[in-house]
Amino acid sequence: MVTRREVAVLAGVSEATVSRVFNGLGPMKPETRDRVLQAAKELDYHPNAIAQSFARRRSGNLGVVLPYMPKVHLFSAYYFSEILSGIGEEVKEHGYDMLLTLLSPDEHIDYTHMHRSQKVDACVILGSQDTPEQRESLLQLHEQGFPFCLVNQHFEGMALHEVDADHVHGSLLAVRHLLEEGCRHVAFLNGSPLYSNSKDRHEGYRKAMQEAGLEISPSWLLEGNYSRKSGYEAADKLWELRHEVDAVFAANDRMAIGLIQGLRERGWIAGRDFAVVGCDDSDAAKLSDPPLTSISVPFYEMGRAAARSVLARVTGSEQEDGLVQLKLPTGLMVRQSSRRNS
Amino acid sequence: MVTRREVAVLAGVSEATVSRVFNGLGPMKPETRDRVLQAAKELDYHPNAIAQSFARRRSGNLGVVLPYMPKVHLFSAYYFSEILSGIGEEVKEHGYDMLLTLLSPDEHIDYTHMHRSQKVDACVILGSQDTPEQRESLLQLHEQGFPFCLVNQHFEGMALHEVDADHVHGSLLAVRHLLEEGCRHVAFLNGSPLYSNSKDRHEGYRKAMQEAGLEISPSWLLEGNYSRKSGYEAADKLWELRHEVDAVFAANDRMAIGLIQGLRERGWIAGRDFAVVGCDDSDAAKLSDPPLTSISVPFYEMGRAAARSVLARVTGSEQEDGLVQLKLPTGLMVRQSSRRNS
DNA sequence: TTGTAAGCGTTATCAT
DNA sequence: ATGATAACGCTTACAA
Repeated sequence: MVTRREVAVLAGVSEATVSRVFNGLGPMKPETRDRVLQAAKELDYHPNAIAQSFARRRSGNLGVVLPYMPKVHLFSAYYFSEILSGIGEEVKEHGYDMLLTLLSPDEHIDYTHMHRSQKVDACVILGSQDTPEQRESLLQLHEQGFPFCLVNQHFEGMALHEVDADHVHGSLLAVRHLLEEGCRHVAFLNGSPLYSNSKDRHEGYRKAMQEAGLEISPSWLLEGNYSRKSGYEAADKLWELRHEVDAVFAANDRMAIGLIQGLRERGWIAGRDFAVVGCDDSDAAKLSDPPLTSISVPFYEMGRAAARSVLARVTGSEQEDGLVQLKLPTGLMVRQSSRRNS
Repeated sequence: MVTRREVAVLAGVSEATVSRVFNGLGPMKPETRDRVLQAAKELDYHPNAIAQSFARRRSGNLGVVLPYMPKVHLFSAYYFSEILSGIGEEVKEHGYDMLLTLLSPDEHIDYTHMHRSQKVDACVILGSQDTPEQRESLLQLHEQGFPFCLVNQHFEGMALHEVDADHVHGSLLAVRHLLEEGCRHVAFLNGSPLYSNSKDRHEGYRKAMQEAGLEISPSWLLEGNYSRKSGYEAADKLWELRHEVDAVFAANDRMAIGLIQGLRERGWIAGRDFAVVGCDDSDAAKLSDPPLTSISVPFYEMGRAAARSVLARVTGSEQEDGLVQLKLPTGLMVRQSSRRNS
């Protein structure tokens, strides 16, 4: 590989000058600059990124931590795809690279390792859950002063940087919409409360029912694990409630679709016999039959915002704005599953 | 940050000894070893990965190149998610990290940059297309001796490392299955011929029809761009062929589903009035109505195999086995869309 | 405007 | 079994 030294020799300048040219630093004769560039071109020189990182004491990498997901292969969810794309777009603009870390099932979550090894300058954490173990890990990371940002997860009582979506409001919209469609008995298929967004949705659901002066029967509160299968299984329970329930709000599209499939097998058709709203407005919502009304969440923008905030702190490109706790707006995409014709 | 030096001082040994302990090199007194480990623990020392990379002249990173996809946010396809997961799993076992590169729309494809900058030791390239420009880029990469592996793409006439799936056979299975279901007039909704797998599927389709002694009408050959929308649009053309066609083989699930949706709007129901088989056996196939019969492709394993082959060359952990050109087996997942009851 | 030289934190090769 | 020491290719004061 061609090094700076060879370029310096060919251009008849010092190595430092070559560096200056490549970093656009200090004043310099255009002529020298050209000679260096010419020499570099001739030799096909490219600065060694690792050596640069080493000298700058900065890796130029943004870590992206992905949770372990059993069974389901890791990225299979729309959710992660969108967030990753957003992060990717943002890092590119900062001249950074994305270093992916897939968490293992067992390995006791040690967020601090990548920090310690200094292979990343900061990181964005996806899919974290609110467990004592993870709280502990994150607290450590934070105390060590390592810049990181959580996406789509909030830890109550901890002042961590995070980019979330307004799931409370989204759910409020969803349930209000169902009520406007004439439903009165709305069941709720939620996900694990280890995710703050599950709790947020629950709150939105409650609010909407409350403002309409409607009672919620405890039996209407179901829990799945965000998989299609869990939605399919929830159909059992919903079938038993068929005489007292006329709508379902599900915490993601996949569960909503599983539920629709399960109930269809019993002749109960979404968008006709009962209304359904899902969450995420993922691809699946458009593929489903009937097309699924869903809460849209700006995952792509969330990824971008998280990367931006964390890189700003690292590169000092923007002033420190203290704690970043964004909550991006959610919306409602109405399709046919939320109708009720019977 | 704690450096090796401080550990050496505290342990009362030389810096070299600290390195030896951490790299498990050479013979050494257990006692010295313990003293070093103890000191490291006390100081919470972790080797600086960048410095290691620099000294070893090896980044420890595997580059993963993702194509630019207009409109559709990058990872939104099942396809990439699976492959990425496979690569991720494999690199972890080699102590490597994944460095993601998202190609920009315009930037004239320069695969060689990441190589030149030496930020990755090798790479896996996803979603490449067979254009003169890309052939040129890849040829350059190859001539420079940079280790890389293509996934799910074959360049005829070029001896490049690649991990592909047996799309010809998969398509053969698909069409044979349709014929066994009693279909005789099978249309084919293919993707762009810039992807070798499109051409492979075409071949499998031809073979199957040929071995059954069936003619293929040129009007049955449709082309989409792998999006649901393009499948939906193809429904127009298929509708016109409704009296001469009784089945469709689509080159991916999303197009198949779009097609099914488009035809349903005209009252032509998949799995009843005509049969459909898709490709990829993605999540969408299970979400669709009716559930979609599809060709399964081991994307996860393909990612793994590609990463493995390329890392083997880098780390010398396995003997050089010359040109790696794998073709992993595909299968048929029968669901309800391929029935024909009318 | 350009050159000199001191790091950066390791690895790896010699000695001892 | 352990210690010196020369790389590694760059950034960045400081000097000139």
